[in-house]
Amino acid sequence: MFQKIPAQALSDTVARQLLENIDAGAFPRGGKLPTEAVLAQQFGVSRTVVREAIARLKHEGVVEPRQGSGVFVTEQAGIKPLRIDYTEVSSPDAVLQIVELRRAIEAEVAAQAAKRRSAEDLRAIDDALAQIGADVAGGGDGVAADVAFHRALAQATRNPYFIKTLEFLSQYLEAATAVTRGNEARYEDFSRQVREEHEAIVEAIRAGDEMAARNAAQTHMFNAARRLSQGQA
Amino acid sequence: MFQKIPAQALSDTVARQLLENIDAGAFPRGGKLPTEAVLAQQFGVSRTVVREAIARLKHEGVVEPRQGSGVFVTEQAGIKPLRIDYTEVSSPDAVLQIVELRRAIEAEVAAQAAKRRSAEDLRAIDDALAQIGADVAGGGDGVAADVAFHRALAQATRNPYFIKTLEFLSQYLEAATAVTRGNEARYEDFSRQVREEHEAIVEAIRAGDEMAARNAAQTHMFNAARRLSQGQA
DNA sequence: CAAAATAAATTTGTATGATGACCGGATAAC
DNA sequence: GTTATCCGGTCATCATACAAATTTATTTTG
Repeated sequence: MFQKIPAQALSDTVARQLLENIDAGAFPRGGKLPTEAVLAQQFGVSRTVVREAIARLKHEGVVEPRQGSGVFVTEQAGIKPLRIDYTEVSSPDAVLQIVELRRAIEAEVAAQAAKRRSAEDLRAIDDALAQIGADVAGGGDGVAADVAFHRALAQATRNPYFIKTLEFLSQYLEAATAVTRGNEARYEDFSRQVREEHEAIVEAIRAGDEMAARNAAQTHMFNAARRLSQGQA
Repeated sequence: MFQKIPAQALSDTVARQLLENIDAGAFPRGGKLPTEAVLAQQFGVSRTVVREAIARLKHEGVVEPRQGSGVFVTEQAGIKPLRIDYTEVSSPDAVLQIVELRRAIEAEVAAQAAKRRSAEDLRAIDDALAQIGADVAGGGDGVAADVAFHRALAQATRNPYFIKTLEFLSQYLEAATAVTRGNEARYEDFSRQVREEHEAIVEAIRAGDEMAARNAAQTHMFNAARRLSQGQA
């Protein structure tokens, strides 16, 4: 059933083979894997290696070891998280592509925020916007406040996955954003333009104008991409 | 006496503490962690536990152990992948929220596809559309072909992150989609309506009409959400 | 002295055995 | 029949030992 291991990266190999067998349906969902001892014997490795492999699958959410009982295959065994290799993102092209993805989401966020925002949401958004101004006026770069602003928008949609996804994407964009904001030469212009774009979004949301909010957010992201290219050039 | 807290596994605790310390900057990027033996002593656990914790961090891409040398902190140590807990998604609300997120992306995908599609892309899209029809005519549910269709759209944008993200989201929607398609009573109506919506998207992309493509995709996703709710009711 | 070859020490990878904690079913006690 | 206890199986952790790879120190050699 299992093939012997070529002596290299043992735990990786075991984890991969186990995962393949699970995906192939060799072990039913909710079912129990062979015991560590049996797997170790079948793979021809020590229990240590098997345990490390299982620990990885556990962290991936594929299996769930229960002390005293056994190792069980979880129901969502196939689900894989979304990860982007950090090295890719050093390329300017990749950054722009990620901005493009973010634009799609920010536009929908603005539209849904316009539709669903409560008075409280609106107050939080206004506060965040004011904070950006305060930070920039105080000599800061306003990056943190900018993030908080967009987070407030996402919060108003009542959809937690918007927040999660945007936070995920901003991991890759933070460095790039810092570069842009650090461009001292055009800083004043940028700052004013960014503020106007932000205000346009907020006004549309305040008015509950879905379409206008979507357009304002798209414009903002489009310009953000342009600013990024210029800042990095 | 009182309820015992389900004692968290030691390796989990160690992994969490290590990650916190790395994020806090206690160990510089590219630097070396203390040896397994030292960590074991400092944490007051066995080397086995430390090794499992490190194995997890390694799989997360936070550290990179090198035999004979030590365990090094990788550059992208702060990056966290996007993962959605499968248990959340069992809730109908969560499914609709994910569809909402997908709608944002599909709309932008359609728009960018309209702008950038090559003749070859267009052919692939047409083929995928035809395949759906063939599958449904042959008695299949067409789910796989539907996925391929949307993938072909994403391919035409030349943006790999659209593809990645949609594939990630569809992991959570596949089960729900199957439920919808399995609704035999309304199957014929749904099938016709879905086909018309697909064709509207393709026609807009063929014409290179960005706005029309965006609207068609939004409509398609909006209706998909409605079909989902009805199918699950 | 300098450089290369060799040896030693360090560190991770793997193997092995033992013990404790926990679960599930079987058995015994009432 | 119900409850309590025991027992085998299993994972979690520990301790130790050795192998493999790397780094550092030492010796040899020209």
